Amino acid sequence: MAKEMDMSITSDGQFDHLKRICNEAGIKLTHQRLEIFKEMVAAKDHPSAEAIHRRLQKKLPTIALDTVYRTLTTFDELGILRKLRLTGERTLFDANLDRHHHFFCTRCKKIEDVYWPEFDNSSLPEGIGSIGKIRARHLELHGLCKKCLAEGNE
Amino acid sequence: MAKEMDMSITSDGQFDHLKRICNEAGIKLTHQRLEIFKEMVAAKDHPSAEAIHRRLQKKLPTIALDTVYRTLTTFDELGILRKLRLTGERTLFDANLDRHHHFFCTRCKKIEDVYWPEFDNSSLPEGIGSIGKIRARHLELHGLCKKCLAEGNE
DNA sequence: GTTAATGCAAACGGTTTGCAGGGGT
DNA sequence: ACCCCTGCAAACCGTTTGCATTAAC
Repeated sequence: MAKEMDMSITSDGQFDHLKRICNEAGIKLTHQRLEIFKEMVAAKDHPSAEAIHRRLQKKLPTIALDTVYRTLTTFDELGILRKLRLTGERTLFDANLDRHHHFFCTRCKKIEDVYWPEFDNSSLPEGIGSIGKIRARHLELHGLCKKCLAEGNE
Repeated sequence: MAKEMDMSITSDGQFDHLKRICNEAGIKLTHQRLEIFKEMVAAKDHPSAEAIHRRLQKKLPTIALDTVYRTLTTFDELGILRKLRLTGERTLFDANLDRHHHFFCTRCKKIEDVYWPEFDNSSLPEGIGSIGKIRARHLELHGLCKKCLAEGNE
């Protein structure tokens, strides 16, 4: 019984976590917000708002796409995730807040996280001071992923 | 007279250049294409299609915005310029084909070119091979430009 | 009970497209 | 003369917004 209790608590961990965040921010913890939160935490990729909406169809068949947009934007403002307005196309969302960069497969459009702490900590070029003060750097690597390299000839 | 002839030839240099490009590509050299080309070569910033359209209003009051879009896309395909689908917002166009990166001022939205050959030629992190083959790298630096640093307090 | 969040639908802004007429070759 | 390119208008797609209803507090 103690064991089941533990499991219950564990599976409610995300609920408690989000509840705390919402309380601090003074916003309501709604069913939709919780499910979007869980979906984002579970996501191993970089989903668009539409993708999250699609994935929630089974659990929340009546959820509206604009609610997903609104919620993801709220989460971005709260610092729960990052709005990624990357190269072209739609806006993506990334629940991974660790410092990292992105690889884009030119063919299949897949996006992979790239960690490169040496680069993050390296100094910027000389002339940069004359431009301004850099607060963040984000690197985009473009090429062909392993899978596309194996499959295709282009 | 010889002098005027030289000047004439000189000022037609862009015309000749574009004419050659169009001939090779098998497309027509139209008035609109020439003016958009000249505007892009003259541009020291990273104009949007709308900006180019605006700048051409005096010279070509009847040019349509979609012609600018079509022409810039054509130029991008011909390699005359680069379509920059950068962080959020609209698509920008860059006639500077030298390898370079971009700095974004978070406040005034200004974009500056950043040259960093040492970085361009440096090797990528170890694990990158397991992801795929990198063909290009583009760095985005975000921060406050000199002007905004001086003006503001944020 | 009060207030904020949701769902719906319609607006929005940047970009693209279908079409007929006009200009370059 | 031929056909591509242009201008016009309307479609398009991702995203945002106004509003009445619903649910969280």
